[in-house]
This record gives sequence, C-alpha cells and structure tokens, in this order.
Amino acid sequence: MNENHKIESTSWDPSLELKILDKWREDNVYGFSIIGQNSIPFVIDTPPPYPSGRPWHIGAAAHYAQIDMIARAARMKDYCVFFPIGIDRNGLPVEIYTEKKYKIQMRKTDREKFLDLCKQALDDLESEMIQIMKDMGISGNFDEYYRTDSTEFRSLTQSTFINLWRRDLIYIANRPNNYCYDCGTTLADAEITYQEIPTKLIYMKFNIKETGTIIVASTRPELLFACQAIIVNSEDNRYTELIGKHVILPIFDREVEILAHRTANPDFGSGAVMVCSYGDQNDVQLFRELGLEEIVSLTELGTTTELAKPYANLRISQARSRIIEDLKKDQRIEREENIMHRTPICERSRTPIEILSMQDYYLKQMSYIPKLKKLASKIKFHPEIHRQILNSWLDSVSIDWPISRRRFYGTEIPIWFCNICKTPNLPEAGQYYRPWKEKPPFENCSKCGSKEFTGEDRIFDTWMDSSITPLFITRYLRDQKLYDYLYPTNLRPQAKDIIRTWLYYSMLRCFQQTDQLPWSEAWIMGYGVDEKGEKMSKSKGNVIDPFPIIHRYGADAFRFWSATEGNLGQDFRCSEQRIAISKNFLSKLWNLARFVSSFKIIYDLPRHLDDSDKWILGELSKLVKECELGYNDYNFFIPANAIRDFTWNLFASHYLEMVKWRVYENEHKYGHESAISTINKCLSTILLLLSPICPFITEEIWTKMYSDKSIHLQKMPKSGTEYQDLTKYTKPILEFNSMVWTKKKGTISPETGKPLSLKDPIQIAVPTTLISFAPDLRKMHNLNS
RNA sequence: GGAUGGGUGGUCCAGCUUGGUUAAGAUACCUGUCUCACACACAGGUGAUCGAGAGUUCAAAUCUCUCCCCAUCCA
Repeated sequence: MNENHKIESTSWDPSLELKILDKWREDNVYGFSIIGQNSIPFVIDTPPPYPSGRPWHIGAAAHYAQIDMIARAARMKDYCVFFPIGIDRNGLPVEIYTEKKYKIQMRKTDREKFLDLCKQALDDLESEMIQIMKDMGISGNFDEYYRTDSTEFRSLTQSTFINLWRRDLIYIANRPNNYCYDCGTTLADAEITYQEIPTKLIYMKFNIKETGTIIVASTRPELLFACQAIIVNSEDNRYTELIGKHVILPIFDREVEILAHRTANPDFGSGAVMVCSYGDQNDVQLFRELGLEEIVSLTELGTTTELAKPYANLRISQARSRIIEDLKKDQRIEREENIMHRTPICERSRTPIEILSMQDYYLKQMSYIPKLKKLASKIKFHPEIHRQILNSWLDSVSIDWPISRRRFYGTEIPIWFCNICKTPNLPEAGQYYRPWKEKPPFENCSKCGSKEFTGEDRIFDTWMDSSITPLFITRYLRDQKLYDYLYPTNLRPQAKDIIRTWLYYSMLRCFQQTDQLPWSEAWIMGYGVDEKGEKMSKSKGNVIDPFPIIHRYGADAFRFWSATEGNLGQDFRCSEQRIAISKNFLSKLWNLARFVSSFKIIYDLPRHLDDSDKWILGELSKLVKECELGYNDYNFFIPANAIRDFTWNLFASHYLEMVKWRVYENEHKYGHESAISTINKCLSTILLLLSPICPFITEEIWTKMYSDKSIHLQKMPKSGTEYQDLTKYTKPILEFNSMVWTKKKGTISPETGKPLSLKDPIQIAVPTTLISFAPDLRKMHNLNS
C-alpha cells in the first residue's frame, strides 16, 4: 500500500498522461516474450495503418484505441498477448502524395529518386501516426514495429510469390484493364473516380441485313471497328422484333448480331447500344458475359491498332473525327446530341482512362472459393452481422486476381525474362529482389541457357503484401519456434470497408501457404463518420484531425468517448463536443477516488458487513458480470456504459451518501470498517474493470492508492454471485431517496424562505421493506422520525 | 441499377434475436442548490403517437408485408 496515498487535486489532469507513458516505457509493462512462457498466446493481427497524408483519420485513431482495449483486456485474462504494430507503406496513395508534395510526375522522374522521395514522405507521415498511437496509450510492441516496405517484409511477399509460381498458381494473361495514358499505367478500379464531362452522343443509322435500319447511339463512334454486338432491352417494344437479327457495320462492312440485354437502357440515346472492345467497363462485362471475341482496338500509345484499317495508327480523337466525317458523307449520321457523360478519369492525372487489353500476372483464386466458404463459416465474427459482407463477396468473386501493377512504390515481382527465349526465370526464395535494377542471382536461362536477361519492372498489388501480415508477424519461414507458438493467430481486427480486400485476401493467401485460416476470430469495426453521418474524406473536407483533440482532452477522455459512442461494428459519429463531455466522467471518478483516498485504505473485506454494504457489493458483482460479457465479445460499449452507470448513478449518488456517516465516524468500529473496506472494494474493482478502456487515470489512482505496481499487471475481477439477492432493494432504495429529496425540495424552510437543503432535517419514516438500511438512510437524509 | 446497415425525446444512442409493467441512458434545455469528494457537481423537471401505412396478436419499438428517407459498398 502506498504511504502517501491521498489525492490532492480536484480534477483529473490529462497532462499526467505523459508522465505515465514514460513510466510504462521504463518498466516495460507491456513487453512480450516467448521465453519461459507457458501460457496461452493471444495474437492480434493488428492492421498496419497507411500513412497516406495529413491529417490522420480520427475514426482510425478510435479504431486503434479499441484494439488496444482488446489487448489490455486479454492481458488481464492471463493470456500471453502479442500485439504487434506495423505501418503499411506500399502502394499508390504515397505516390500521389509524393507527386503533389514535390510537384513531380512519377513517370518523368528517375525511379530510384522517386522511391527515395516516397520514403521521405512516408517517414514524416509515419512518425506522426506512431506518435498519436503512443500518445493514445496503445500498448503494442512499438520497439520493433514493422514496415511493409522493409526488406524483410518484401522478401516474404516475394518468397510466397515464388512458392505460388512453382505450384502453378500464377499465370500471365491478357485481360482488359483500366489504363491511363498520362501515367502510362494500368489502374485498379479503386484508383478511378468519375466526372461529368460534356461529350457528343452520335446517332448512327445502320442497315439491318434481314431488312430495314436501326438507329444506334454512341459516344465512341471511333470504336465502330471493334463492335461485336448491338444490344437492346428485351422490354423495349421498339426493338423486340429485331432481336436475333443482324446489323451491317458501315465502312467496315461486317455483320454483328442484335442481342437482348438488361443493361440496355431504353431511355438513353436510341435504346440500342453498340458493344465494342472496349468503350467502358460495361463493355468488358458484356464481352465476358456474352462470350464475344475481343477486337484489340487501341495500343498502349493511345492510338488505334492496325485493325482499324483506314483509321489505323491515329490518336483516338483523330480517329473519331475522321470516322464521323466519313459516316456523314455516307448519310449515316442521323443527328448529334450534346450530353454530360459520366466519364471514368484517373485519380492522379484527372484525364479520362481507356480500357486496354494488357498482359498481367494473375493469382488463381477461383478454385479456392468453395474451400474458403467452408472455412469462413468457422470464423467467429464480432459482430456476427458483418459475416455476410464476406459471404456475399465470396459469392461474387468471378475472376482470378490480377496482381501486377505498372508502378514504382511496391514490392517488385521477382522475375527475370530470358532475352532469347523469353522464358521467365525466378530466383530462390528468401531474399529481396529488385529485377529492374539488379542482375539476376543466376547465370543461365533455365530453358535455353542464355546469359542475357531483362528484369521485370512491374510491382505487386499492395494487397499481395498486406494480405500476409498474419504470416509476417508470426515469423513464418523465419523462426519456426515462434511461428508454431503464434500461428494461427487469434484475432483480425479491422474496418468493415476492407472486408472484400484485406480480410478476404488474407484468408486466401494464408490458406494457400499454410492450409489453414490465419485467425479464428474477426472483429469488425464501423467507421467514424462526421456529425451529419457522412463518411469523412479529404475531398469533402470533413476530416477531423485526432492530434489536437487528443491533446486537448487527453487520451483517456478520447478512449472513453470511443467506447461509449456506439455499439460494436456500427458506424459512429465523431464530434469534438461529445469527446469533451466524456471528460466529465473521468473527473467524477477522480473525485470519487479523492474522497476514498482521504481515509484509511482497507483492501480486504472484514467478516462483518452492514446490509447497505452487502447491497452495493451485490450490485458490484452484477457489474463485474456485465463487463465480463462485454469484454468477451470485444464490445466496449457495454462495460463503459455499465461502469459509468454504476459508478455515477448508484455508487456515488446513493451508496456513498448512505454510508458517509459511517465512513467519518469511527466510534462504531464494525460499521466504520465495513463501510471503508466496501468503498475501497468498489473503487478498486471499478478501476480494474475500467483499466482497459481508460489506462491512464486508472493507473494513476491505482498506483497512488493500492499498489506500487501497475494496474495493467493485475487480473480482471472474476464475477461471483455474492449478495445478488440484495439487488432487489436497489429500486426501492433509489425511489425512497428520490422521494425524500423531492419532499425537501418542495418544503420551504421558515428560516431562509428557500427550499430545504439536503442536510436539513425532515420527518419521514423509512418503509418496512427497507428496514435493514434504516440506520444509513436516516443518517443520509437526517430523518428524525 | 444491385447489396448491406440505419431511421426511437432538440441532439447522440440502448432496447428488436426470444412481442408483455411507466421506452433506458447520455447530452442539451428549464428550475432550484456551494448539502464536510466533485458547480467538470447535486436535486427536481420539460421533452418520443419508436420513418409511413397495412397485417398477425388479448398485447407490437420488437414479428410479417408494402412504401419513403439517410448512409455505405458494389456496378
């Protein structure tokens, strides 16, 4: 017990948090060690945040605060908790950020130099994020935090790729892809935005082979030569007769069939649509769905291919005006209409993208879907409702995963192509390779023996890296002993918007490597939205910076807010005002402790307990039980609210007022000791229960009053059933107290002319049901019945 | 266009799985109070036909159907 246990100040000072942080670091309170460890591991596959720009997202900060609560609660349940911290540093966002920051273009910058600039940008942003996480009291393993762009991480990504290649799970194929001419790269769908751009809709008159004509409207007449079908809606009576008939393409004199398809919108243009390879994403889908044969229409240079015959090797805009000109001469243009067209544009260059057939690497995933579905049903979801996002995604995966990107900042695809026979040659797994700048680690081509190679200059989709975090953190392929102890891990905490990507890809990749799922549980958090309930985004300008907020109100206030703000898995609104309010509870708790600390501290309960004391202990064990339920489900909304409710509305407002007299008067030895020990029991239990949510204030009070050792080395209180029967008096006690207060308020004192003060005497009889609490109730209200 | 989640006092949010006393809590607001931990507090109070409509039932915030609105994801 601490000698100088009295708390002096009248309010919780958040600046104490810094001091506490220092102490935790010095004492290494949260260290993880496998040595001599015979307890059960609890491994959290922490999401490595992506430093994509400033400010960091307040919702993300709240997210990490809650993951930390999971870790802390698990430690108190005696698990050997492994809580790694990582930073995701691969991919497009940092490239965009770097281009903007240094006003350069990736393609026009030396690759090496560009990578260095990206690294610098990442370092700055990363240190800020790490600082916020530390300031929030995150108890992860910061000493050896990992980066997904480290040599160790990237070599693991490459090792798993080499493994997949050797198992014939990788292939190279031509598939239509988004392509930006300005950036010279393929783009993932996620890197595309849409903009309304004015364009001309051309109504063309085509002859029908069987008989008659049809009007087809298109914004892309230059792709006429790549047309493979005309579609109409089967419910559009103008065309029902024509379905199955054939259109003769003018100029090119080729026949294509008129087909029915639900995507043909009768209200747009003429209702008849030209399907070309490829005018837009819809065309891609139609080609696949209708089994049409692709006509390669555009080159990587942004010109038409040879197949465009008279219009070959022209820029797209040139080809368009020439074709329109010729169609006009031929009386094929019915009319032109100016419209606003929702056009896909590149997020970086803001120029329209084209869809090109490009050669890319694919990872086979289709054959794994049935097995993954089966395994997915075994994952425990918190909350259960979010399981269906994964399930519906598993149902809708329809093509293999394109894993190559024509970009710079990412893990390189470790392949060298033979200059003579073009055979791809792969190095041995275990190293980090950069084929675009390095010589291959072998002499001869495995097929023809040639010594000349060209290194692959493409990189992986970033999800190839992030999907193996469970393998990386458990030291897969690097430390068998640790890996055996830690894998499969326990929990994947993550945001719900990346279930289709991070959660799914991790399942796939880890299963391909280990034949089992990487975790047994998934904890899915909603995202922080703004005060109007809309998602925060930089373009909307509604992003809240967590840094100043955490410093203004303190980490514990922020964490308590995050726990009370919304139920498990739901989106939650972020409002500074509400964070400010949560500080009030900390203040209440602090003053409660100040009161308790002003008396002797008796930690163990005596043999004799008064009935009021038994009653509150009964309520206390109910609270312990409820917190246990919440913590077991990683749902902090439940314990945070239950603790606040018990502490404020029961313990402080009613119980404490009832027993105050016994706490002050030590003539009644038994009653005095009973009360003192009970208030200490309640306070210490509250502190323990609250410590995963508010680690700072609980630590400060705990170490001041109860122990020299950190509260975070303590065990979680176990639930029991003591004095449960007495909780039936809770409602009558509250009602009686309220009745007395109301009566005093309604009684005007003859001396002051004001309502009676709470300490003034009044004549009210304690009801017989509450007779065992009568001494306390009489003293509390100064009843002189 | 498809999918998912949500619509409960001024605001935020619990309850809905398993229908049943007066719809909980926080905050805001109003009134009063410095009552030996706390005015970042205490006491009291105002305030919700639970998105709309229909149905099932002795009984619906809760179950069923239809519709409306909001958000997110996918196209």
